Amino acid sequence: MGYATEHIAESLKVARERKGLSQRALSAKAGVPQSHISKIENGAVDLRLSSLVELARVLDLELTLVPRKKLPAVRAIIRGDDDGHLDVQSARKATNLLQRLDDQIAALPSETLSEIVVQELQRRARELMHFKLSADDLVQLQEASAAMQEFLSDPRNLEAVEQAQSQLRMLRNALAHGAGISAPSLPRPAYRLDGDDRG
Amino acid sequence: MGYATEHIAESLKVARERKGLSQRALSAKAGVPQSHISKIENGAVDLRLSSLVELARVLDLELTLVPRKKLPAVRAIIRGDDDGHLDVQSARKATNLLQRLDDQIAALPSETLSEIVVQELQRRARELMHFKLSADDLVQLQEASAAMQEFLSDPRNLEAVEQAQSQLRMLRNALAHGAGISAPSLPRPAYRLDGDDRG
DNA sequence: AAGATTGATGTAGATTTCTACATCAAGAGA
DNA sequence: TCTCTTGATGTAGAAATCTACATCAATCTT
Repeated sequence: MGYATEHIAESLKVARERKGLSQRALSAKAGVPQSHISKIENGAVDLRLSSLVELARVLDLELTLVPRKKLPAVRAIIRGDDDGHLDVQSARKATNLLQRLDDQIAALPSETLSEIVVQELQRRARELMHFKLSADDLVQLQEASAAMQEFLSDPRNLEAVEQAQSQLRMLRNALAHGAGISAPSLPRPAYRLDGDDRG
Repeated sequence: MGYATEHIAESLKVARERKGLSQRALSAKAGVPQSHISKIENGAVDLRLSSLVELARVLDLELTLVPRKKLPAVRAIIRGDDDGHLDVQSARKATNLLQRLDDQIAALPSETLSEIVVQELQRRARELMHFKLSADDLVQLQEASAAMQEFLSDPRNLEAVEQAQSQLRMLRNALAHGAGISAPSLPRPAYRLDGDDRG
């Protein structure tokens, strides 16, 4: 149900499919009933940590708690295949930018802005930490941050917030839809790890 | 019980202490009973994913599944073996933050707050100026400053002051006790920005 | 010395996972 | 068509989390 737990469940499913295992095959290896695996992958259950770790172990995955600040860099490594250090630079920039954005959002005056809007902004900013960002994406982030700063120095300027909001939303959509629309320099990894052909 | 789950529990505990939160403070933020947090940190329970994610969220941590092959690289990032220049920035930020905190304390309304509390806050804030702060410590300062600002805009919100107070106190204790909790291998950067160690 | 705070531990009860087992619709392949 | 595999769904019951509440020893603060 949770937004964060969905991500975990999806990762498990992707990892399983990537290893060419059926739910029953994984069931045999992990000692977890197939029916339960199905429910887990569909987010129908709030599984226990031991179950999650056991499944992850079989799938050669390690469960780790990573500081939000360093999430973009970590994801760059996880998603990165051979490019590696080249993209780490932009990933570091993105880290700083997203962190600053998060700070700016946290500093938004609650008197002139509804709580819902703030939460929505925060959610979007943190959601973007999950993506691997290209240099082109960085520009948009910078613009969004600049707009946010503009509003912070002049709380009457509601247009600035809306612009930042729109920018974050469209960036997210672009990233969520096609893996690399704005990253022509990094065409495609040698292999795929996205198995999102179904809901 | 499991070996992998112990690591998670320990990470939660470290992160909580690093943020200067007591189990009860974390309990209030995450909506999880203090007794349960204690059991979780001691590995006495096999907690559910939702509980783990909820606690992690409050602690600015993100639960991620990382391929075992890339675990060393990820851990290197988490440990912060790569940042370096970031610490100069954070040091400057810390200076500004502490100054602002001092200003905020000076601006506290003396009608709704006892003089003793104000002095105590001021003492703590200035005491922190003697320490060399890491980037992670900055977050706490920001939160304390935010809480303080919250109280300034709404003097009825006494909880905000108490939170800031607790945050400053525990941050001081953490700094005075062990120099580096989460980064024992790299306690301090190789360079310092200003050599006035004496004070 | 007195008081406040922290973390650990326990009890009782509601809620939920988790297992074992069965079944079903959709799809692939012979 | 027949068969096999895949993933989704259901039931009944054992086991565990999780909450609310209380209490306790140790430590810090005044």
